[in-house]
Amino acid sequence: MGRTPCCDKTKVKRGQWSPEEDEILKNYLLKHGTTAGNWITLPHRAGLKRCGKSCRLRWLNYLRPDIKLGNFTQEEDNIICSLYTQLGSRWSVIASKLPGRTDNDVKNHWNTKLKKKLLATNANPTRNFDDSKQVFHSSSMVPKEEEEQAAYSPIQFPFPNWESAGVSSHILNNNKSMVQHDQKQFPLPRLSQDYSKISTSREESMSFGSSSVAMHENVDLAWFNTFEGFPIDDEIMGAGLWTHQSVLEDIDFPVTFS
DNA sequence: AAACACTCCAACCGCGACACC
DNA sequence: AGGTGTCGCGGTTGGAGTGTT
Repeated sequence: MGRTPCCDKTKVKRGQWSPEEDEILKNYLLKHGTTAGNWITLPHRAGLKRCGKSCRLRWLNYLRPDIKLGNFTQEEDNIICSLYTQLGSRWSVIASKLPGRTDNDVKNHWNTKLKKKLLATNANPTRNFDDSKQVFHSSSMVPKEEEEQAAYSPIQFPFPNWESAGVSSHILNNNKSMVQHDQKQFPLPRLSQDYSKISTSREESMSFGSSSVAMHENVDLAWFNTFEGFPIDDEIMGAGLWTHQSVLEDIDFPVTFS
């Protein structure tokens, strides 16, 4: 006894949607909306030989008017990496922070592009410091040959020097649980590595003068303050406590040394 | 030019959550 | 409380397109 299928697979069309089918579905939904009836009966009502789930997916991922097509921007990449660090593969939540992007879109982009970038970076963590400009980048383009050599390289937690940087233990513990959860699926994403690098480079950075040290501390505290006082799930799932801007304030390098 | 390898993304699938009866 | 129907999610796959040999 398996699960009852949502429709008779032998009587519905599958595979790529034709422009005609797109037109029928789009016209129907623009006229009647998505709330008049349910998705299961929609194909019949609209005159389509498709599974209701297929119609829903086609509408949500491709046809609805507010969809954003085209390449992901650097800003969007940063947000995805940051949220993946904290949430793991909760694509719908991540996508909700990117107007016009769908969970499928974000998931595909992660699997085909960002994951490889992060793997490459983890294999070579010093890659992202641009010595000529003394700038940290929040993500990097990695030459193909380096991507190919990339290997799994989990990061130790807690990062050295976090506690000495004045980070309270309960915040460290919160982050630890997030990182551990995440590493079941994937080695620690790059962004946290950047933060660890900033923290661990404290002594080294002294040579740049006191203002650079102050900047480092500000970056650390801005990052941890984001989490202090409320669990990440409440924060992300709650009533818009994270805005586009607040995410960027946390993650939007470059940080320039004085 | 052909064969093969690889990348990317649209679409499918199964499952858990939820609403309703 | 339990059964049923539907929705929404995340993992996976098929195949078109592109690159390489």
